[in-house]
Amino acid sequence: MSRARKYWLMKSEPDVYSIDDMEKQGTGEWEGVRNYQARNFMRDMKEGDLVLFYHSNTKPPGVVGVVKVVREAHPDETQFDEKSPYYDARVKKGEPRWDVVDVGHVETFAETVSLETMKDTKALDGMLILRKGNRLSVTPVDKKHFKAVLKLAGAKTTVR
DNA sequence: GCCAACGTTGGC
DNA sequence: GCCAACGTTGGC
Repeated sequence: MSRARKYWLMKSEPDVYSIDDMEKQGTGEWEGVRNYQARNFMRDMKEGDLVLFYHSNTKPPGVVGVVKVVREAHPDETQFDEKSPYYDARVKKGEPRWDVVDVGHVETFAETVSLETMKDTKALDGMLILRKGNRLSVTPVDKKHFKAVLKLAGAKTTVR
């Protein structure tokens, strides 16, 4: 028995990995999460969960599309790879500390739903990403907030 | 480039 | 276990 679908938001710097990269790649591992709280959220993700793809450290920052979870959490191999920017020297072989989920591209929005717009949207009051000083790269999103972002985007993706 | 927020590290 | 120092994130 699978649980009800959950909704999430994941941040990426477009210089590192953008929604366009995601679209070209189709599916891929969400590498490089090195924060326990974010990792634990990823461990709660199930196949079919929907994720808002957020561009950070860019102009303007905001949600640029939708991806979905296609494989649940499993070890992030980059933690063992000395050549990777995500290498973690503290981690012992056979004792992975960090996970990835695999995600698949669903939709790239015609236009970014900017952080500024989101802040100005009453329907998004209380959304975690809008909290001052929020730095978490993976956060849960209320279904009502998820739907409100889709509406702002004029998205093709629909959620019942 | 600045700096607020906040997670992590390590000495004690 | 406390907490100061330090590092990172990310908007502006």
